[in-house]
Order: sequence, then C-alpha cells, then structure tokens
Amino acid sequence: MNELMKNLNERQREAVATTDGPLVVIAGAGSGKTRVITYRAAYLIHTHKVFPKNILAVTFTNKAAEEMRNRIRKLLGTAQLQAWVGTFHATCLQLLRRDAHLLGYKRSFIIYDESDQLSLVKHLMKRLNLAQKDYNPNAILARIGLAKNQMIGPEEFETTAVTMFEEKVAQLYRLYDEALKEHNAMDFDDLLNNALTLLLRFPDCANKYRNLFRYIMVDEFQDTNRVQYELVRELAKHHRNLCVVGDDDQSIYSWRGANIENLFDFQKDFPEAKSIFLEENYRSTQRILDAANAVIMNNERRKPKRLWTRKGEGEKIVWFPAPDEHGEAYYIATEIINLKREKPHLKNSDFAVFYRTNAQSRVIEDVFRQSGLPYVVIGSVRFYDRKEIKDVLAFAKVIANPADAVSLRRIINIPPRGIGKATVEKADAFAVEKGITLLQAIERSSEIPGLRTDAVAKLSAFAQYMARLMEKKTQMSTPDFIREIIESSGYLKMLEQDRSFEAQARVENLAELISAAVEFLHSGKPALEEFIENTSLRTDIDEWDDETDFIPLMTLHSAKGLEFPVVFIAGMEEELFPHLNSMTSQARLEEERRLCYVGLTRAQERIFLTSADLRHIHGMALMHLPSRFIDEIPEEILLSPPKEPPKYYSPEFAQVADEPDASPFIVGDLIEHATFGTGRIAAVSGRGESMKVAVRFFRDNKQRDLMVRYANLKKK
DNA sequence: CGTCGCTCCCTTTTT
DNA sequence: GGGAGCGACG
Ligand SMILES: Nc1ncnc2c1ncn2[C@@H]1O[C@H](COP(=O)(O)OP(=O)(O)OP(=O)(O)O)[C@@H](O)[C@H]1O
Repeated sequence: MNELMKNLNERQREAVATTDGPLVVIAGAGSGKTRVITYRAAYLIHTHKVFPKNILAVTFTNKAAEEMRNRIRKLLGTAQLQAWVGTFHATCLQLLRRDAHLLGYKRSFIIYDESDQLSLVKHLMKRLNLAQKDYNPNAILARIGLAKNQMIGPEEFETTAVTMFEEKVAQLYRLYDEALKEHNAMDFDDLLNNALTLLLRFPDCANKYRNLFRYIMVDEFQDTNRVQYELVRELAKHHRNLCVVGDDDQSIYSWRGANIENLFDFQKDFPEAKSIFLEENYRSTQRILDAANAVIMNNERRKPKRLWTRKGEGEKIVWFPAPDEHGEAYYIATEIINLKREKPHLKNSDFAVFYRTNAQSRVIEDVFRQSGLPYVVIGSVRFYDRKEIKDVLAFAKVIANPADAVSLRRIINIPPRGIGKATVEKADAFAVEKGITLLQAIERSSEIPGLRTDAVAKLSAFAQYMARLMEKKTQMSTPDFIREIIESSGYLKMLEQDRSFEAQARVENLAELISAAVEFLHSGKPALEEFIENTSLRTDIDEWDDETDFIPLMTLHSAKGLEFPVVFIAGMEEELFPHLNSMTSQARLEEERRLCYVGLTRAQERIFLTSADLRHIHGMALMHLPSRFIDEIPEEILLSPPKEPPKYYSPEFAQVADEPDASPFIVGDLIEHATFGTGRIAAVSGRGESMKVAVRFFRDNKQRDLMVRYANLKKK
C-alpha cells in the first residue's frame, strides 16, 4: 500500500484517493478532516505527479496554512513547496497583485483594515455633516459590509434603500467606494469581491487561474461566505476538482457573513459530487464526545452525525461555580497548578483557557500573573493594531502608496508639528476641488486658499520630509527603512520624552516591529509593500508560537481547529455564554451552542467548566445563572458541586447579605420611573446611601444607572 | 493649536 | 473599565 495511506482510516483513504471530480467531506469534530486535505495534497503531488503549483488549499487562518504547508512538506520530504496554501484573503491578494490593474487599481494598492475603514467612514460622515451620535459609524460600516458580502454594489444599494438610515448608508457607501478607489486601497471584503470580479469579467484571466489551480481544497467550508464559495466555484467550473471539507455543527461565523447554505449549494452546483462521512474521532475521550454531542443535540436545525472514539471513557467533565470572576480565575489557576503537580508530564501549553469575550481575559491574566503561571493572550489587541505600530506603519503606507489619504491624515500631525484640524480640512477641500490626492495638495500648500503663512510653511516642511523618506526608501532595506521612520519622524524622541511606563512599552514594541521586518526579510520577501500587506493580513493567532511553553488564553472563536489535552471554558453563564446579544433568535442561540460544541471538542483528556454568580461587565456588577449549556450535559458525566454549595468568600455578597436594609430591589424586578417609564432591574450594586441599580427601560430599550436614593423608583 | 477632563457607549465573536 | 469624541481653556 502507498506509504501515505498508512496513517489514514478507510474513509479518509477513500477521500484522499478520490482525486478527480467534486468531493465533499462532512464530519464531526476531530475526525481528521484537515488531515484529509493535507494528505490529499501530498498524495496528488507524490502519486499523481501533479505539480505543487497546480494545487490550491484554502485554510481558515494563516497559522493553519503554515502548519498545513509544513505537514505536506514533511510528508513529501521536501524543503520547499510551491503549492498554494493560504486563507481566502491571502490567496486573493496574490491574484490581485498580479491582475488588479484590470480593475483600475495600481499595483501598489494597499489594504485598509478595520480601523482604516472606520476612519474613512467617519471622515466621509463629516463631509456629509452627519453627526456620529445620530449615525453610528460602526453600524454604517457593518451595513456596507453586509451589502458587499451579498455582492450588492453602491448603485444597486441605492435603489433598494428604504429607511432614512439606509439612504444615508447608500450615500456613504458610494463615497466610500469612490474614496477607496481614489486612495488605491481595498478593504478585506474587496480582496474577495475584486478577485471574484476578475474571474467573472475577464475570461482570459479566469482561465489562466483555472489552469493554474487544477486541484482545489477548502477546509472549514462551513464558515465560508457567499463570495468565497463563488470564487472556488468559478475556479473549478471546468475541471471540477473541488474538494470541500467541513462540519455544519462548527459554523460559528454567520455574523461575519458565513453562509452555511454553501454546503447545500455545493451539492446543487456539483450534483456529481461524491460525499464521504468520517465517524471516528481521534482527539477526545468518550465522555468528552458524549458531552459535546448532548449539547449539540439541542439544536433543532441540524443533521445528526455519528462520532465515536477508541480512546477510553476518560474523566468526567468538571463544573465549578465560583462566586465571582476572581474566584473563577483562582480556581483555574489552582487547578492548573494541582494538575501539573499530579502529572508532571503536562506542560503549560497542554492547557488552554477559552472564554466568550476578550474582556474576560483581564482577571484571568491578573491571577495567573500573581500565581506565577506563564500565559499568552491570543486575540484581543493584535500586535499590528497597537497605536504606535499603526502610526509608524502609516508613514510606510503613505510612502508605498501616496494616494492613501487615511494613513496620511493619521500621521500628518504625529508627532505634533502644529498642523491642526482647520489646516487639514482646507487641504482636503483643495484636494477634492482639484481632483488631486491629499499629499499632492499638501505639496502645493502655497496654492491652498485661506491658509496662514505659518500653516503653509508647516505643510511644505512636512511634504519635504515625506519626499525625503520616499527617496530613502529606494536606498534601504525594509527594516532599515522602518527604523529610519521611527527615528527621523521624531516618533522615538516623542516617546522618550514621555517617561511613563506605557511610553517605554511602546518603544519596546517599535523595536519588535523592526525585528518583525528583519524576520520577514529573511523569509525571502524583501519589498516594503510585502511587509506592509503582511501586517494587514496577519492576526494574533498567526503570530502565536505554540512551541513556547505558555498557557494560551483565547476566545472560543479563536480556538477553532486547535486541540489541547486540558481545556478550561470560563464564563459559562446565561447572558455571557450564550451571550445576551445572541438570545434574540433561535438561529443565533444555536450558533452559540455550536460555539460551545467547538469549545468542548477541542479537549483531548479533560474539560473544566467554570461560571461566576456575580461578574462585572462594563464596571457593573451583574448576577447570572449558570449557562443552559451546563444543564445540557448529562448528569452522569458532569461532576457538579454538592447541591448545597460551600460558602465562598465574596465581599460583595457578604456585605449585601449582612446589610439589614439590603436592596429593596433584586435583579429582574419591574419598576416605574417618573421620566423613563417602566423598566426591569438588570443589576444592583453598592449599598445604603450609594446603592445603584441598572435599569433597562422598555420604551427605548436603553440601560441606565440610577442612584436608588434619588431615582424614586416604584416597584410594580 | 494642544491639552485636559467630562461624557457616552461599548465589543460578542475576526479574516 | 476604557477609548473616543467633544467642548473648554491656556
Ligand atoms: N487516521 C488517523 N489516525 C490517527 N490520528 C488521526 C487520524 N486522522 C486524524 N488524526 C488526528 O486527530 C486529530 C484531529 O484531526 P483533524 O484536525 O484533522 O480533525 P478535524 O476533523 O479537522 O477536526 P476539527 O473539525 O475539530 O477541527 C489530530 O490530532 C490528527 O492528527
């Protein structure tokens, strides 16, 4: 038998050997779907002598792509691998770098990340005289994103706009689209949409890529969006060698446009597709599978799946209800320390802590730090999203793409060089009027009407500085150039003058940015442009080095596709997980449950679930019941606390309970307020004179903090 | 023009 | 608990 087939089961082998024609592998967690893609790529190259460059494998994260590339390389025993392995975004970017000129972009186009998008929308809102408190820029951006996901352009959107809000969105969408083109920039959605446009509108170009990508595989297919599916469908249109792999129970990105219908559409568009189901799980113990299965069974809209394991039944799932989030974090730290003592072979990186929201990491971090547990937080703030990094990169972006007005506006007065709001607005107006870029307007500052001479001088000094940088760029390597920006812009000096601890940390981050550029250079990509786009596309999870021995803390979303011997899931509470915002519909609730399924199925040996009765959210103390997902785990496999829970120490509780005049209100009470009307108590905090309640009022569904002493609330 | 301090709103999840 | 926006002041 083929060597490659040795590490696969019967079904997996069948999937790997089905090299030609459409193929869909639907299977539960840990059943070796990713392994199928990896081995299939190796098999195509080794046994069928397919050129690596003719294979496209799409993964969900860059990190997963790197891992897959390495595995394929190892299987083949080669040092290099020309195959295309990457995320949709990274792959589309490469196509666009070659061919975006067909769509009217210059080769130097740049990627706008979320914060760039937001500043652009805010800027355009100012131009339309729209106040941010009347129209939430994030909501507008979300609506534009939704339209892009559905492949609705600005013109079409305009014709379908009904409400006032949609009218405004339509206006902004058009301006936004124009601005991106003028700035020679694309946002994340554009990377996908423009690549698809390339395939749909330029047959020669499409055929070129159809010929190149002769074998296409997509991992985590359940979380692809419409555009992504159409991309691979177009590419596979003629040769039909498209293999998709996924698990409908692990679809957790519908809020970002992921479309589970793709799974059904695939079978419609490729009716000749072969379906393979994998049923053996190689990851978890039986009890873990039983728990995960019991939870997911509560979803009504799903196809039942079989999943079994050869691993033993394993230990029960442990649930620890803590009085508050500090108690929860202490429990996790203590449990990890105990487990490490009991089982010395367990490394830090054998543990993982998952949570629903990034904000939950803070308390856990504090406690881990105090307990001397080495941890790494994955997610929350991306390295490349830190202010100082974005500032410095903004200089580089303007140099690489002088049309990028968003980056230019960002740095025009950083460090402060006396160019104020009024001056920039005049330069802006001048640029719009003359149809030139903002940088060109600044270069011609003496022509800008209504500017004082000192403002003109400051602008031209800045323009000259940028011109000097542009000159330097041609003479320097990328790391040297980044260092040049940091030093000559005065950014470093500005930070050094600030003697604060944070400023010091920023200086260190800038040093790390230079190291990142060096590292990137060594990976064989010299151009500044390549470094910049790398920073736009990389996420925190991609940066994470899982060889280092730290305990990773991450959201449940980030945990997708990973596996750990011991898993903690914190914050198992109603309104946190499932999240309050997801309780509005059955569909969203079911997605929360799938998220729980994903979390549980990451574990190989042990699962610990924790909850907190009382938790601070946005500074407010809120009481929560344990998550319904805990109730959904069968009692026989759940190790719960004794029915009468021991008395935990909790200052808040002790005080409120001992107070003779404890709160007249409890969470859930209906009350009447003279001005706001009827509402429901969402939280109680403080006591006596300073007792506060948070009330969600029905009239506007807004939550307000009120002092009980003054609010004169009547119980209903 | 730059800085300080107040208020508001928020993040639920990220390629 | 914190970042962004906005207004007041030097
Ligand atoms: N045939 C096999 N024999 C032994 N181990 C296997 C086999 N197939 C997969 N595995 C192992 O099982 C684990 C899960 O595999 P893989 O990540 O490919 O599953 P998956 O279906 O993609 O999982 P998920 O959907 O949960 O991310 C991995 O550790 C993998 O090495």
